[in-house]
Amino acid sequence: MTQPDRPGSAEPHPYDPSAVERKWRERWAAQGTNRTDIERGERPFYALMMFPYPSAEGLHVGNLFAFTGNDIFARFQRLRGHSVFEPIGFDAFGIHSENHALKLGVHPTELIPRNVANFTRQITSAGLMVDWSRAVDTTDPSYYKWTQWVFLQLFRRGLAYRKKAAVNWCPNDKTVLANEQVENGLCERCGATVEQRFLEQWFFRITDYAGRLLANLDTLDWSQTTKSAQRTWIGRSDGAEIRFRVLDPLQDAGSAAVHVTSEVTSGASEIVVFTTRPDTVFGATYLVLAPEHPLVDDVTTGDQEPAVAAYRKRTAAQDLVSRKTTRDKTGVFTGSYAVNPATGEIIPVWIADYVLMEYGTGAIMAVPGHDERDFAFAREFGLPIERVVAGPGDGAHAPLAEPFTDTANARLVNSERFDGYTVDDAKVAITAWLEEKHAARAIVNYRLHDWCISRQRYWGPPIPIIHCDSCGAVPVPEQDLPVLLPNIPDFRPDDSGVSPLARHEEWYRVPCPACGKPARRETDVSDTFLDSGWYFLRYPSVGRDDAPFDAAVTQKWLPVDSYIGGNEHAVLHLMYSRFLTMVLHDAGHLGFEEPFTKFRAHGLIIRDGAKMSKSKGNVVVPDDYIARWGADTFRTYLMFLGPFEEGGDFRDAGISGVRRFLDRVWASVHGARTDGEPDPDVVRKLHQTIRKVGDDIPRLQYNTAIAAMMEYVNVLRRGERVPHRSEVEPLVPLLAPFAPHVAEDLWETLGHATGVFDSGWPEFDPALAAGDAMTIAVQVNGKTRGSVEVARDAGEEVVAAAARGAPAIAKFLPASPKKVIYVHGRLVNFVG
RNA sequence: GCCGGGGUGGCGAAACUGGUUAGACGCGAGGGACUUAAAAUCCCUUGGCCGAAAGGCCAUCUGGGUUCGACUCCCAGCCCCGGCACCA
Repeated sequence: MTQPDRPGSAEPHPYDPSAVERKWRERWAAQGTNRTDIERGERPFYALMMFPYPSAEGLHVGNLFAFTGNDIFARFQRLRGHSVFEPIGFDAFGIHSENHALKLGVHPTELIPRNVANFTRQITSAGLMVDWSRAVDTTDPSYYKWTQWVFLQLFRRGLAYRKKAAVNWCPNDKTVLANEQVENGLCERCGATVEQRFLEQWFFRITDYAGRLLANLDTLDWSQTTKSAQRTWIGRSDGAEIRFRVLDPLQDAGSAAVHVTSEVTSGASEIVVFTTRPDTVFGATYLVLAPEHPLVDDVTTGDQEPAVAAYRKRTAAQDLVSRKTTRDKTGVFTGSYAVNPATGEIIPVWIADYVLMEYGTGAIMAVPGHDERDFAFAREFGLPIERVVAGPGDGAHAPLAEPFTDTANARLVNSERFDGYTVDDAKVAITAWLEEKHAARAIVNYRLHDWCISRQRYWGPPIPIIHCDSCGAVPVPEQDLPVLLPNIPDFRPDDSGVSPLARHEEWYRVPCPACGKPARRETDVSDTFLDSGWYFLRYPSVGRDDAPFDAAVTQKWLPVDSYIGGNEHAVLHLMYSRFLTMVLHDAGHLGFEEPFTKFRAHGLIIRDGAKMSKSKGNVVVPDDYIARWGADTFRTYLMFLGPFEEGGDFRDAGISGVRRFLDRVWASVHGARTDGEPDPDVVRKLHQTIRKVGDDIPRLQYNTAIAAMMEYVNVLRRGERVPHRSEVEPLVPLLAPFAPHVAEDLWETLGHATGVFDSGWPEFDPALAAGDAMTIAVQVNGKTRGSVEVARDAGEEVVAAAARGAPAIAKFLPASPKKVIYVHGRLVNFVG
């Protein structure tokens, strides 16, 4: 335990981080320093960081880097007089935890608390200003009760529905994966090749919100990279739906050059396609349906049936991802023809796997002249390729050796009355023209898909639905929540595609809440992203058992003022959180529809140029560093590595410099003198430093803030100088966000009774920072040749005269400069 | 391929809206002081080339351009990192 010695005492003891940090950890805990007064706190500021998944390996530097970045901003806001709320929790449900439990052969209910305890210890030792009284654990029934409640809100509003869908099935994890969890055909977490399966799944209708999710982005103060990732993911496309009449061979027989030899099986009368290029409709020479398209049976003629059936079977067996990555074109003619509504020409209808059922209408008009994919397909199958758009140099019949996809300076050709139109004009005009003929309508499509929340696994909140033969899917009444996850020993998933819960009749057999007849519980659990999609709403209201979040408290603390996290969650967690917030807003539960006013993505900490991973064996565990150097040094070092939003390469070299800096701050405070007056030059530097640090922290430019403090300490101690107490005192709160323990201790040493974080941010005096002289660079012909010192209020003439008079400059000066450029306070340039 | 971000000393990096001899701050390296010695600490030097020095020249991925002045702006290209990608 350190004994504060008075400033100026002859033999200051050296800085001992472990003693200082232990002392303040204990004192903060005992005094509740980090607890937030949720009800009465003034100027509330909610500083959120992405909560971790409590892995068995413990917290790694990547986590700590992010947390520290948030903690610094949070502590800074507190110093500026805000009541700051910096909560933490554990995202402990999900495949991650479950797989790990399976591997160790330990039940997750045993494993998770162990990991949480370890994380808690690590976070505490890192000195984060976390309010532990409001920690959240997604696996706690008092939390997932409300996760289930959120599901019910969506269900009520018709935003949760069940459908049988082709899904990505991971044969290794034995579960369904969201599209986002598949990377290049492989399972994002285990690397197994993903297969296609058809299962009944619960979906959230996030696509209903696509337009709002996109439009609101413009109003958010978020990292550009994150916003642009979301824009791409939502993928808005403006275009048109165009209807193509399908020829009825009986009616149209003999009417055209169609040789219909077979009977049609049914009366599919039209095919609707989606296109972003309605301007090219005159060049549509065939149609393609997705193999899964519901009209395929209707349009397939008898003689084509075997080929179509074989092709569809083949497609169905293929995994969803290799289908999307293979560029080779395959397909089969259905035997039917349709009429191009623009040209009146009769064109064939094909099926091909390059058309996807889940996008647009699952059908396209193929314009091989102006689309890469259609061109490749037409080449493969000998279908006609026509030019309807020409570049400035091309004639209307210039042959197409490759698709012409430029639209910038292009004009329409071979498109009757639309010839000569620009692409943009033609899009509008042709859509309007077809619209009149009831053959088209302008429409917006989104790439975003509905969110599949079903997981056929054990370790998640059961979806609160009861299936009844008479009543259908009945929501569990709110007063019956939570639907507890039963503690079953055989939680291992199997290949059946149903959840382990489905093996427990005693659990799933329940009476229907509506009619009382025997019914069965839904046995799927929900996606982890549902747990994390609303946790920020819960934090301020932790402890409330009668509501997910308290109205007044939520009103006061939300939306989140500052959210810091990794960009790997740019399109999943952040999109889902926004969506759920919008839904809860629409349902009248929230007064805002965007949860995070400001979001900043932190950079990645890499090691030896590579992302840290267990397989590479380059993971850095913070514990050893904290033990060796102290948490304050380690925190400050992590932030000194590089710009927070860019991350950096972790290496041991360099940490000693930060430690030396803290040693020198320690020595400066403990050795400060109180006699005499502070040095005005030092005081000027001090105020420049206060400004710099105060400007840099809100911009998360922590590395330069630290550099500024180091510079100041160099000035303080230059030439074995002994600093004055008043020069050193304001440095302590500046340092406090970065190195909170040592700052507290030094503050106490300086004789303060209250903690440093309740003492306010030092005041910055612009007059003191400026001083009364200024240095002006002197250039001749744009080349800097020296500088002159002049009074701060000197005008151009005075500066120019001083510059001319400076001996070092005279020899470069032309006899009579043609021009003199003066930039106030910066430079004077003589141009000869 | 498309959309972001980025290329500056031996290394991590600075440089406000084009303006103080580019490289702050830190690491590393070299030299010195203290010490019997080492560690720690403190002081000095440290982009490259030429030069005894004074000083000069060259340097922010490459090549052009705008400007009195460019790491910063414009055009063309190369490389690295991240996201998206048969989405019609």
